[in-house]
Parts: sequence; C-alpha cells; structure tokens
Amino acid sequence: MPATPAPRRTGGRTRSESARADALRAAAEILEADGYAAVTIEGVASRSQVAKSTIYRWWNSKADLVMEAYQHLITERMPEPDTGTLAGDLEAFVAELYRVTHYPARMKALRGLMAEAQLDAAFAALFRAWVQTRRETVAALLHRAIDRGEIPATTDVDYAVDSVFGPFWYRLLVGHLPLDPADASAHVGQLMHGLRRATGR
Amino acid sequence: MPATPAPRRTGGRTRSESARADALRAAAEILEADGYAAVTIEGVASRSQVAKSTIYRWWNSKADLVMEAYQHLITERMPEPDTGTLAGDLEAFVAELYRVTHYPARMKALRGLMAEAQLDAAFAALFRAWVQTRRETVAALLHRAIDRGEIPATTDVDYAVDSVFGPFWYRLLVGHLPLDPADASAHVGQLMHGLRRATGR
Amino acid sequence: MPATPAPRRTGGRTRSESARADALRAAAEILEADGYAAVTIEGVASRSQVAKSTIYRWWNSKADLVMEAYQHLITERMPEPDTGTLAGDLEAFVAELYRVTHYPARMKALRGLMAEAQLDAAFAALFRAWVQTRRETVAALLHRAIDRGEIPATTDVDYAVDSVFGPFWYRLLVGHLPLDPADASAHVGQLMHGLRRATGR
Amino acid sequence: MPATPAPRRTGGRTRSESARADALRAAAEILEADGYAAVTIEGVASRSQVAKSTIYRWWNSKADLVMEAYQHLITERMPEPDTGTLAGDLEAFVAELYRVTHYPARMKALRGLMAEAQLDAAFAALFRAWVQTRRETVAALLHRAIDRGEIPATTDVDYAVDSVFGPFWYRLLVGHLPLDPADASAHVGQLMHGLRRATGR
DNA sequence: GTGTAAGCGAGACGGTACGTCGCGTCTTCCG
DNA sequence: CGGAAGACGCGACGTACCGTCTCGCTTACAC
Repeated sequence: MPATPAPRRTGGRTRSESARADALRAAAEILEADGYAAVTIEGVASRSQVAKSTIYRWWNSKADLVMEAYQHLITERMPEPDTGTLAGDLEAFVAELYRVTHYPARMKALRGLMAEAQLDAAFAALFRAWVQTRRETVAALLHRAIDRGEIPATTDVDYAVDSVFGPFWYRLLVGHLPLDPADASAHVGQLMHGLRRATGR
Repeated sequence: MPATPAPRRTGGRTRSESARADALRAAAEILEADGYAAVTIEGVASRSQVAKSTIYRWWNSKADLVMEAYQHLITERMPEPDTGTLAGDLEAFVAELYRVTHYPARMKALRGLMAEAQLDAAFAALFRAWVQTRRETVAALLHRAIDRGEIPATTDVDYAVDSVFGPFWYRLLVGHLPLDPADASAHVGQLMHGLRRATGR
Repeated sequence: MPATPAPRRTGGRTRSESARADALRAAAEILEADGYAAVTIEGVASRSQVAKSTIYRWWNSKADLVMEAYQHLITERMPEPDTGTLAGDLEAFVAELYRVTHYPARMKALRGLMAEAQLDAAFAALFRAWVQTRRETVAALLHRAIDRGEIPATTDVDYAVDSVFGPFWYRLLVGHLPLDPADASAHVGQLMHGLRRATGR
Repeated sequence: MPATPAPRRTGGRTRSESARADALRAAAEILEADGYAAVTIEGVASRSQVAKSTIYRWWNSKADLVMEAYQHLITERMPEPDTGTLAGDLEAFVAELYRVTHYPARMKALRGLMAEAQLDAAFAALFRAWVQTRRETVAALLHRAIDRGEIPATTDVDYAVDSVFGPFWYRLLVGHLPLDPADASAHVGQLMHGLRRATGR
C-alpha cells in the first residue's frame, strides 16, 4: 500500500518526492500531537503545503496516508528471533511487540488504524493484509518449533498466533491494563505451558 | 448509561418513552442495514421522527446511542456458568461469547463501538467500564477455580481473562479468521493446559 | 425569485433575516469592488460570516444571490410613465433606463447576470422571467398608444419593445459606445418615426 | 487573433499544425455537444490529445480558443450586400444575420463568447474588436445611403447600427422570442421608416 | 382547572471536512 | 527543441453532518 510505486510510465512530470515526504511528515506530526481523529486531509494539506489534490492523487484515504506514514515505525521493529527454543523466540518477539507502549505516537497510530479498519471496508482489506504479514512471523516460529518437536504437529497454530496478538491488541485498544515488555516472559510462559502440555504431559 | 431517569422536579413534561424507543430502534435498524459508519444522528432523527435536540438531550454521542441500542443484545447472553470445573465454565462462557458471530448486527455494533472508543476519549471511558463488567464475569470464574485449588493462587488472572477476550476481539476486529462456538472447547483446552501446567505436576 | 418567501410552515426555527441581509450585502460589496466574476459563494460566506450551507439553503447559485442582492436597484427605478403621448412615455422610460450607466455597480450586476444566464440554463429561465416583466412595462405603453390611435394596431409590439431594450443591452454588454440619458430623446425620436410612419399620414 | 502562423525561426521543430487543428476541432465538438460552459481547456486537451501546455502556448483562454474555432462560422456569412437601396441592403444583411438561428452550435458559440466577454476584461477587448468589424459592415451600408441621399447626413449612424444588432443579440441572449430570417423584411421595414422619416416627411 | 416549565418535532444556524474539478504552471521524456 | 503526458499548488465547488439554537406546540404536575 505504498502509494502506487509508479510503474514508470512514459511522459509526464515525475512525482515530487518532497511533496510525498512532506505530506507523510505532516500526517505523522498531527497524529502524534492530537491523535488519529484529528488527522484530516485538509489539515495535512495545509500543514504540509501539499495540495489536497496531490494527496488524493497518491492516497485513497487518510487511513492509507497514516498507514504509510507509520509503516516504518510499525514494521521496523518486528524481529524474527531465532534463539533455538520456542519460548526464547516468543519472549523476544513479545517483548518487542509490547515495546510499542513506550512510543505513544505508535500506539495512537495503531489504534487509529484499527478504528479506521472498522469503519471503511476498503481500508480493512489493506489493514488485514498487513496484519497477516505480522501473524506469519509468529506462525513461522511455531512451525519451526513443530519441526523441532517442541510442540505437537496438531497444534492449532492460528489460534496460538492469535493468543499472542489478541491480548496485546485487546489491552492496547481497551486500555484497561498496561502492557510492559517486562511482562513478556510471564505471558509467554503461560501460553507455552498450554502448548507444551498438549504434547507431553 | 441508560439516560438518567430524570430526578423529577416540579413542572415540565415527562420524557417521552416512545421517542427514546423510536430513536434506539432507528439506530439499530441503520446499523444493521448499513453498518456503524452509516449511523448518524441526523439519519437516526429523520428515520425515527425524533428531533435531533431530543437525541442530544438523552445521549452524548452516536456511540452512546448505539451502545444503549445494543446493550440488551450485547449483555443479555453473558451467562455466569457454574459447571463445577473451570474448564466447563470457560467452555460455556466462550461458546456463548463466540455465538455473537451468528448475529452480524451485533458484530457490527461491537466493532463500531470499539472503533468509536479509539476516536473519542469520552466514550472510551464508558466503553472501558462496560468491558470491565464483562471481564469480571470471567475473573470470577477464575477466582472460584483458585479457591477450589484448580489453578494456583499466583495465577495472573488479568492476563488469563485477556487471553479469553483478546483472541476473540482480535478475530472480530481484523476478520482474518472465523470464530465459531464449536471452537470454544479447543480454544479453552489450550488455555487451560497453560493455566494448569503452572500449578505443578 | 426572492429566496422562497417562507410560507410560514409550522415548527422549526425562523429564518434569520440578518443572515439573509448580511449575505446579500456581502455579495453586493464584492460585486461592486471586484466584479461579477469575483463573487463566489465561499467569498460571500467568509465576508458575511454567514455559513455556506445557509447560503445554499436560500439561493441556488451565485446568480440567484446576486440577482436578489440587486433586485431593488434593478427594479426600483423602472417607472411606468404616463405623459399622454407615446413619445413622452418612451422618452421618460428610456432616460430612466439609460440612467443605469451612472451606477457602475448596477452595470456590473446586469452584465454579470446576463453572462450567467448564458452559462446556466436554470438561471436563464429565472432571468428571462425578470426580463419579461420589464418588457411588459414598455409593451403596455405601446398598447396604450395603439388604443389612442397613435400607432397602428398592426404594429409589431414585440419587435418594438426589443428595439428599445436591444440597443441598450448591446451597448451595455459590448461597451463599444456610451449610453447617456441625454440620448434618450434622440433615440426614441428615431424609433418613433418608424412606428408612426407606418400609420401613414 | 488567429494563432500567429509560426514565423519560422531557425532551429527546432516546427509548430504542429495538426495539433492546432485538433484542438480547435475538439473545442467545437464539445461546444456543440454540451454548450459553452462545458468547454474546458482540460477537456479539449484530453479529447484532442493535444497537451494543455500546447493549448496555452497558442491561446490565452478558452474564449480565445472558441473564438478562433468558430471564427469561420461566425464570419463567413457576413455579406456586404449591394442591392442599390438601403432597404434592400439591410434586408439582405439582416436575413443573413438571423440565419444563425438555424445553426444551434453557432448560437451557443455566440452566446458563450458574449458571456465570456462579461467575465474577462482581456477577452472583452478582443471581442469588442470583432464586434466592431461587423458593425462597420452595416455602417458602410448606411454611409452609402447617406451619400445617395436616401437618408439624411445627420442620421445617428451608430445608433442605427445598434438598432440592427441590438434586437438580434437581445433575442439571442434572452431567448424570449424567436428570430427568423423571414422576419428580416418586417424588422428592417420598421427601422427604415424611422430613418427615412427624418429626411423627408 | 389552570399556570408553568420541561419535553418535543422541526429545522435554521455557523461550522468543518469532504472528495472533485478545473485552472495555469511546471517538469520529464520522446521523436 | 516542440509537444504529449501529467504532477503540482491552488481555489472553489456543492454536500453531508456536526452540535447549538430558536420556534410553536404539547403535556402533566403543583397549586
């Protein structure tokens, strides 16, 4: 969903990278300052000096725009740990996952994007695709563990993955309890016991 | 958050229950027909023949309105099972929880309310309070299990509760995988093993 | 075409006369200052502090708005002279007609309205109706003259009327030659000879 | 205002006559299909495959463009009759003038150009110049009649010319009554009586 | 029973943002 | 180096809802 990567058509002025960057920066700034609901195309345009029509040319909605603005933040930190054990891998992953709580702007972004996905079906598809890429990282850890015999081959990997992300998002969205990287070990421990239990007893 | 029942001062016309019911019904109908994003105060007013000012008198926002419109649906079916074992209790609860997937209108409502909670801080507090009441039902089951010695007293009840609701909401909101009451047993089984494992063996 | 004269429906806040007057005044001011092309709904709204939506509620287009803004100016001065002779009546009328040249704002308005009528079919109908009312004033003078036997009953009254207004508008719109009330007598003289000649002598 | 025919400077590609012709054709087609208001530079460019920048290089405004697109239509049919009498000359001229009503596209063009002249001062000058050339044709007929002694030397030729064109434009622009070449004789008759009257009695 | 004050439908109001259109200017690349 | 393609900043469009504010009823208690 990076604004169409320009298949290099012949003819026509090339797209202004600075306009693109200015708009993304403005969106990020507004989001961090006042939250997702305060991000408007009009506001981004006036803050960034990028014309509204230019923004619409490259992004379909403010959700698209914010998603791209935050993609690096959202993406960069997703490690694919390889500690040799499932527990180690998951602890590393979850600790990293929970680390978002130290970056309020990222939290705002994630919460806003999830909200937008509820309100706009077109964006939901985009968002779902992104979610899937993150789920696959964890699924890979689990499959590796299955290969190693750490957990049974019959494990419901999908649900196990959702058991990692589900409580995270739930706390992020509802805000009833804090999330802390320090909790990663305890949380994973509880999940792990469940998975291992099935195998061996 | 039922609109405060009017402390009955002297003079003045009493609140029209029919107006209240009409507005709630209209909100529910629009929600079911076109989704949460299509619910607008203006639309509810014109469909229900209830004046906008009347709606604003009794509800602060469309989220408040929808929350009340759907409260009975959302609430009614939350059982407090008592089967004698934690596994039985949780299975009953989760099966009921997942049953919402059979009622698309309720799913739309839940998703819309969650979205609104991300966008409106005032509503978020209201929503969080409602979420807490549901979490407490499950927490009670867990505490009862601790009392019975089924799971250790050191269990992280909060995270255990979030492990029940988290994956549910995650799938509901992202829509990457279906939810089915028939999965309740398997899901709870996985969770249970984790909790019991901790106790010792 | 005065903004719907409000048939006094039951219910609803009464329309704000001050908003109406403010919008009309702003439109007139902009017109006089910068010409018809510079009149925009957005500009009128911001200058008058009347919301755009309010303006659209009461007028369909800027042409409607300007037409109403200038209606008094346009209308007030159209006398229905009765001097006893056709020549006298026409001279009085034409002198008054040409007097618009002393009021540049009115000229701008008339020219702008005529332009708009060329570009917008809906407005054209409105404009035509207004033109007709003015034509009828002159037609009445001519019919009175026919009754008095001043000119023959077979006179092409329609063309005669257009011979009064046509050159006026032509000079107004093209601007190739000035118009002056002092010319009224000469112009009418030429027209009159044509009409009387027909009668025969 | 025909786009200057490329003075053939040294070096570089010669101006594309086909581009010019394509643009003019597209403008004419749009005008005939949807009216003057629907003619936009953007639309002409996309329909004709001529770049917007090329259009701007050769014409200052859409009015310029349309004026050139229609110049042949507008101009071609203006005869300089010489029947020996003023009445004959004028009848021939006016009949030709009114014949435009049989060509709706020309009427749309004329009306659109007049509208544009009201809204754009730069174009107004251009338009006025064109109008003058047409007025001079009629003025010449009148001066010839004066030389022949048909009408007095004191005749207000300017007003007489405007009496020919004024009613024509007035009906064309307002549309309250039809114009028909068959009316030429009657209309000229009425005008002629006025003019002759002055001389002789 | 009557007065009075709140509730109520209606809908106008000042606003904000939407997504689109066309403007006139400006690159960029191709022939 | 002319011309097509088309991106750019810009300004206005007309629409949809927002939340607030009169209006002129219509209740229903308190006297």
